[in-house]
Amino acid sequence: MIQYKSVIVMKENKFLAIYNDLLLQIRKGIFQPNDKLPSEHELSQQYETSRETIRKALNLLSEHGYIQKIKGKGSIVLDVGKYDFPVSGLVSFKELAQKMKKRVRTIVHELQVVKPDDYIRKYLDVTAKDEVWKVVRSREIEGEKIILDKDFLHRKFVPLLTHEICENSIYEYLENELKLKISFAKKEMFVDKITDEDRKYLDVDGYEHIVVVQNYVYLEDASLFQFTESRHRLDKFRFVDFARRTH
Amino acid sequence: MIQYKSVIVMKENKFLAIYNDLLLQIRKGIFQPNDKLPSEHELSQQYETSRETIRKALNLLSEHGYIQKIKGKGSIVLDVGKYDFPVSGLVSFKELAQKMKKRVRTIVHELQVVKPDDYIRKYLDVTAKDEVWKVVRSREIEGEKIILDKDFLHRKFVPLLTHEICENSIYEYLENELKLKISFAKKEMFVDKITDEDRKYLDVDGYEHIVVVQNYVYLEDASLFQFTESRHRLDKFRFVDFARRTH
DNA sequence: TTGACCAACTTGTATATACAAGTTAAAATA
DNA sequence: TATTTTAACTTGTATATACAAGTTGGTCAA
Repeated sequence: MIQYKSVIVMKENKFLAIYNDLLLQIRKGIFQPNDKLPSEHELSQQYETSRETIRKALNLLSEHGYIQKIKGKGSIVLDVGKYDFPVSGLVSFKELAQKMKKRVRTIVHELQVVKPDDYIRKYLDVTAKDEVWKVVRSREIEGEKIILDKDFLHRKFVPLLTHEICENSIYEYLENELKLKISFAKKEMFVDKITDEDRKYLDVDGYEHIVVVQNYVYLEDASLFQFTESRHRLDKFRFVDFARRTH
Repeated sequence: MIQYKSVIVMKENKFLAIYNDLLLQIRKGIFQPNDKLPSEHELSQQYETSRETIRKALNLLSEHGYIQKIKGKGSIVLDVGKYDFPVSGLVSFKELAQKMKKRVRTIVHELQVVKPDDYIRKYLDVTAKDEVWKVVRSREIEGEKIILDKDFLHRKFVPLLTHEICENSIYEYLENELKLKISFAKKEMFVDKITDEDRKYLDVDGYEHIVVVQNYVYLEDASLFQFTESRHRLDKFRFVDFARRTH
C-alpha cells in the first residue's frame, strides 16, 4: 500500500496550505468523488496541527464545493469534475483560457486615458476631475472573435498601462507588479441588443443579442477601482455557479 | 443618543443568531454603508459571548458580501442595496417574488410520475426502474408569462406532490413538510434556441433565443434529488453574483 | 431472531488564551 | 516644526479544552 505523504511548504498560512494540499489530492484523484476524507482528528495528527486548523481548511473546501461535511459521519468528496469550467468567482480571462486549454488571442482596440463621461461615471465611482483608463479588447477563441471586453480602471490606482500588458493579462500586472489586492467583485449578467461596436470588433455571426457580464471590482479596502463590461456571443456563453443554501 | 439594544432569540446557534441580528441592523439602516461596525472585542461584550463566536458571525457577513473586514482597521458595511436582487445562492421563485414585490402567478401545465427517459437520466442520477416526478410550470410576472420551469424530482425523496403544492412553492413543501434538508446546488447558465414548448407556454414575444438556467439540487448527505431547468425570456433575465477572490 | 441500548466514533458549537501583524494617533525626539 | 517611536488599538492565526449532537456497529436482553 502506497501512503501519500504530503510535504507542505509553509510560506502561506497553515490552514491555507492544508486546504491547497487537500485540494491538490482531490484534483489528482488521490481522493476520489464519494470517498470519505480522513476524520478531522486523523488529519490533525497527519498535518501535526490542531483540529480547529483542520476545520478551517475543510470549511474552505466545503464553501468552494469540493467536499460535503456530514455531521456524525465525515467529509465526502463531491464530483468536482463538473465544476472545472468557469466556476463562479474572480477569474481572469487568461486564467480561464489556460484551464480550458484553447487557442486564444487578445486584440487591443483602444487603450487611452479619458476623462469620465456620464456613462463611466454611472458605473465607476469617480468625479469629472479624475482620470480613467479605458481599454477595449476582443478575445479570439479558436480563431473566432467571441468576447468584447471593455475595461475602465481608476487611474489613481493604475498609473501606467501598456499595449503589452493589455495583450497579456491586466489582472496579472495589477496583482504581481502593482501589488494591488483585488478582494471581491459584484457580477451582473443580462442580455442586451447587439451594438455597432459589437459588430465592429466581434464575429457576431448574425445574432441580434449578446450576453453582457458587468463586473464591479473592489480592492481590499473596499474601494471600487475597476468596472468591466464583458460582452459574450450568445452561443459561446456559459456560466457555472456553485451555491450553498443559507437558512 | 439612542442605543440600539438587540434581543436575540436563542432558538438557533449563537453565531447564526448574531449574524442574523447584525444583518437585520444593516438592512434596517442602523448600520449604513461605509459605517464601521463595532470591533470584535466590543461586539463580544455587547452580545456577551466570546470573540471567536463574533468572528464566525462576521465571516458569514463577509462571505455574503455585506461587510468587508480590513486587518488592523475593522469591518465596514458594504453598499448592500445593489445586491438585493436575485443574488447568487439557492433561492426559490416564491422567495424571489416576495422580495421583488411583483404581481406573480404560477401556472401548472404538467404534474405526473414518469419513468425516466434518456433526457432525464442524463441529468438526474436515476436508473430505469426509478420513478421521477415531472412538473412543468410557467411563471407569470406582471401579467406576462416569462419563465418556464421544468422540474424533475426523485420520487424516492418525494412520495407525494399535488397541484396545490406546485402552485405555491415546492421548496417550501419539501423543507417544511417533508423536512428535506436542501444543502447545495450547481447552476449552469447558457443561451438556447427557443423551442415549441417555450412558445406553447410562454409569451415569447418574437425572441428566437432563451436563457436556460439548469439547477442540480443536492441534499445534506450529498445525494442529487432534483434537476430543474428554468427557461427565462431574454429581456427579463438578470443574474447578480457576489464573489470573493481566493488566491 | 429481533430490538433496545450503549460505547465509540464522527462533526458542530462555544470558550479562553496567546501571539502575530496591520493601523492609528499621541508622545517623544531630533 | 518635522520626524520617529511607541502604545493602544484593530483583525488574523493557532492551540487547547469541553461538551453537544448525529452515526455506526456491536452487545445484551427479551
